[in-house]
Amino acid sequence: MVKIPNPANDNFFEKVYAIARQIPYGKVTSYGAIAKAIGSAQSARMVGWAMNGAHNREDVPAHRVVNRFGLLTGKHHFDGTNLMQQLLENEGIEVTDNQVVDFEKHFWMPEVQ
DNA sequence: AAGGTGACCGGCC
DNA sequence: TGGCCGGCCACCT
Repeated sequence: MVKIPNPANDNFFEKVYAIARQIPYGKVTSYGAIAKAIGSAQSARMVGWAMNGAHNREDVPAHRVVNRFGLLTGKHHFDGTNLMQQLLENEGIEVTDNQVVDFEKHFWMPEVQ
């Protein structure tokens, strides 16, 4: 079932999107980092859920958000099996075995809103 | 209305 | 980062 959140009414989602849109080209961040930025450090799961809705929005680069180990845990939610990896590699990020190479090097820490 | 689920994280072994 | 567990909270049935 595809859930289509109402952008106007979902403040939580908007916050997540606001952060996600700021991720620079060629950089990645983690769900936990975003959760921290929106003031819910322990609710990283919600960020993941928000990313689900973010799929509808072209502005939100969900492929630049991975888990804390740099693993592409959300790749299964993209159309193709390896679309997420393709997008990242297209931005100059090496991906091997569903994992971002030199994750710390490409990591981008979002600023608290 | 209550319980299950999840694109996670931190702590522990 | 292997495995397990408790916590977190919006969303779905």
